[in-house]
Amino acid sequence: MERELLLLGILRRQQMHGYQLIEFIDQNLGTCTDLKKPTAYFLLEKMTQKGWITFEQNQSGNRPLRRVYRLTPAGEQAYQELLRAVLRTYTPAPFPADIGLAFLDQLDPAEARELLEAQMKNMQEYQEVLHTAPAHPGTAHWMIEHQITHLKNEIAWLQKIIHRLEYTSANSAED
Amino acid sequence: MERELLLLGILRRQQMHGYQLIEFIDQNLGTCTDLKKPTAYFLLEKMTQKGWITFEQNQSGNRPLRRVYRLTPAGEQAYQELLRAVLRTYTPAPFPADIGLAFLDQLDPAEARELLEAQMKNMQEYQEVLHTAPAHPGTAHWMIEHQITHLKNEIAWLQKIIHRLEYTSANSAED
DNA sequence: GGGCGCATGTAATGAGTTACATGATTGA
DNA sequence: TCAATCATGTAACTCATTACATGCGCCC
Repeated sequence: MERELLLLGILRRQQMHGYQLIEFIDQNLGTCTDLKKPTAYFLLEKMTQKGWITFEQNQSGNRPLRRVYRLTPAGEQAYQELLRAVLRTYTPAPFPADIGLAFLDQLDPAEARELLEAQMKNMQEYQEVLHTAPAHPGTAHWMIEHQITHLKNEIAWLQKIIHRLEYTSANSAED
Repeated sequence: MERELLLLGILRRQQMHGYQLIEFIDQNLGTCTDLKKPTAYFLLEKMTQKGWITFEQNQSGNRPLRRVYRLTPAGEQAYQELLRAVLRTYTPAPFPADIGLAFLDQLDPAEARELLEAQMKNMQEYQEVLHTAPAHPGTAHWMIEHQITHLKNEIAWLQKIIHRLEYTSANSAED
């Protein structure tokens, strides 16, 4: 649903062909979404069938035909509705690593600590990627800012957990 | 992957039959995962085929047969590996609403604000659900604490955005 | 005796991914 | 001439969900 919104929102601002669209998302929003090539083409096809977008064939030089997509009135309406639906809704974020947390007490505290520090390193690497993301016009930049804020909070949380682990470890002889 | 870990981790502590397992997850971890009945049965079947778990038939009264599952040595090893893999890995969380954020400037600021406040209300309701979650033994409770912390941060973020929107709105005449 | 709870599933569907297919052009 | 890029897709697969199917026991 939000993927369709993304495509519609971009096409609404500027008509594009599929390849261009995918490249644009990859370069500009790659840190916030991961829309794979076949998924994008599939969604474009689906939205064409739903009558939300149309395309004109277009050729530059002797290159393969391009399908340049733009919104239909129905697509515009779908965009308006999807946008509101997405903004109204809160979707709890899944944290796969939390299931690991639940069983953390089954591990030797030293090893648990090593593992969590490895996870933290991954977070920090991702943090650097986020900070090198290109600037965006308008509120699009808020998306990246959200990611950055979130990641900072996650790192703080992990540090807290690691700290607790040390405390637990120090007391483990008494249990 | 983390769903398999969850099932293995629970069965490792105490052998159970499917229905019991599903009920347990629903009641105790319902706020952190949403493992549906058919998915659970499917995973139990799959892990049986992989040789990670076995079951014994068991009947209480004239009730339907129960399959009481427990880990095999291979399952124990899988558990150990999955646990470490999950703890080592950082998986960026997807935020569907962020795609809405990117197009927020396409809306009338007053409406944008209403929508975000609706989202906030959803968050606050979820927050209350989390606070009524039952206490958990060991580190399992950290999972819920993480959710609570995360949600608090998300609410703070949304408030910031709403505040910015007001500012933008006040200045919009100049743009 | 009628509905809810126990206990197990199957079937159909959908969303998304990976890997593969095609064929032309441009640059080293 | 050989690889990368442009531009489009298809096929097979995984994972999870919804809806449906079954049948007994227990309680009102």
